[in-house]
Amino acid sequence: MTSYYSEHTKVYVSVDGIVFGFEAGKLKLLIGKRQMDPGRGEWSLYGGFVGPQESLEDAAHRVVFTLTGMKNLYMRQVGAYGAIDRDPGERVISVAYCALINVGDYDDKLRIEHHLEWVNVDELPKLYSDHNQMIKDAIAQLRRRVNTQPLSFNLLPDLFTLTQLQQVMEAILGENIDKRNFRKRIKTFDFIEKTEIIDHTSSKRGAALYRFNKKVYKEDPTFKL
Amino acid sequence: MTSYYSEHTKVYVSVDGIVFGFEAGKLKLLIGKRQMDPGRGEWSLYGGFVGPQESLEDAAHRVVFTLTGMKNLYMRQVGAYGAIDRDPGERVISVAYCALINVGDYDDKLRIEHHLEWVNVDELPKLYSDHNQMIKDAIAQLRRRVNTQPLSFNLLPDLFTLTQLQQVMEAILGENIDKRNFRKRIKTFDFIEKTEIIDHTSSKRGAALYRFNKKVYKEDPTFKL
DNA sequence: TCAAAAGTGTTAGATTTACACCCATGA
DNA sequence: TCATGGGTGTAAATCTAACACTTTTGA
Repeated sequence: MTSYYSEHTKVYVSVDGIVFGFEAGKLKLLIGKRQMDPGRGEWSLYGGFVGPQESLEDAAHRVVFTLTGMKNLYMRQVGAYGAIDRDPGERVISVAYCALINVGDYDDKLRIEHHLEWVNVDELPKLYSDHNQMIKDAIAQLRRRVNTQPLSFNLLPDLFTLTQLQQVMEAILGENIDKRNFRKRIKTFDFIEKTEIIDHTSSKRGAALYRFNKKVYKEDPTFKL
Repeated sequence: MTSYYSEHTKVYVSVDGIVFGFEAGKLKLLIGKRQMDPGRGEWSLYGGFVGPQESLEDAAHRVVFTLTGMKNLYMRQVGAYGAIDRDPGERVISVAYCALINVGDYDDKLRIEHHLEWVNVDELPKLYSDHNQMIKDAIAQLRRRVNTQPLSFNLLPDLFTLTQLQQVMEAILGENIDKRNFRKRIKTFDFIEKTEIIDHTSSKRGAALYRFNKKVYKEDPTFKL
């Protein structure tokens, strides 16, 4: 075994999963009470240490898969957090990843099993370590991207109404959007396709269901608010 | 000493410094030939391992200070890079930081001492490890931010002409900007102040020098292209 | 006197914003 | 029949983009 860097020190590296979902018109995220020391009982993101044969991305996917049972999710790195004493146990550098899931696909058994709760993003408690900062950064990142990248669809079922899509964007941006202007803009995007299917669950009259066409989007990724 | 996490593995964590400068109308960055194994002789960013008593930010500042002798620079985290075999020596996770400096303040002795060169960002050679990717990500980040944050001033002297400012933005964006539209927009920003001083080095006629007023900016950070 | 960079306004087109009512349906 | 959410268009204001000539001065 080579040892080019043996005069240097190694540190623990972990990943933390920031899992967002959309439910009842609100942006929520999965947090739980820590089941281990240090910090047992504190609200916390779910995380895990990066193994020796695991890339950061692999570790993040593993952590989020453990939490959600889901793969091929939208996932993005939020950033690396490296204050010396950020973890009360030992020196740990952590890399936060944000994932977006459709709550409808989520198996609630996993939530119970890992003692997790869906908490509204603007009603978060004080969290373990610097997790509040990570979440703040993740939300800021979502806000910057929501109008230039097709994020929102990851928080919705394959078929969704325009009202749902609008609510997702409003929840991310934290502000209201004018309905007529919103729908006018959506019509200019070829990759948001109206289907013949009518949803009757959300209103008496029924609302047309739309779908995000990934192929069309890849051919012409024009997406500007 | 506590050992909460002793069943887990530690890894080497390094920081890499992406130091941008602006010279002769071009965006450049400081790279050098590696002076150590593995990868000796390859073009590379300058980096350093994160010490046990050092935050990521501290390590990044140390590395950039070693390179430039400068403190209080504009510095931002670009991201964490964690592929298993990204470093040919051993497993190293690296966090890239981008710094912007005014080349006029740079002491060239440090450049020589560390065997560094200023290289035009669109004439970069193949670099060690994943450093090309880091740079690509850093430039993308600059492009996203240059119209919404006061980045450009960090690449210029305290007093600068509007032509210089325009050239910096053009170099970052990689596209030309219309001079009249540019100057019209600049006039709408209170935090870019015209001085009475005329610079005669860049033209026979002389050009008015401007300065970035940080205080005014903090009071009203409105900056939209 | 001429080369080289500084400086300056207008207009057409595109985009954004504000705004209010009718529709279809199940309860 | 009425309460609920779905769906639609227009006009004013703002912003963006295109465009060319005059000024100053050192060489």
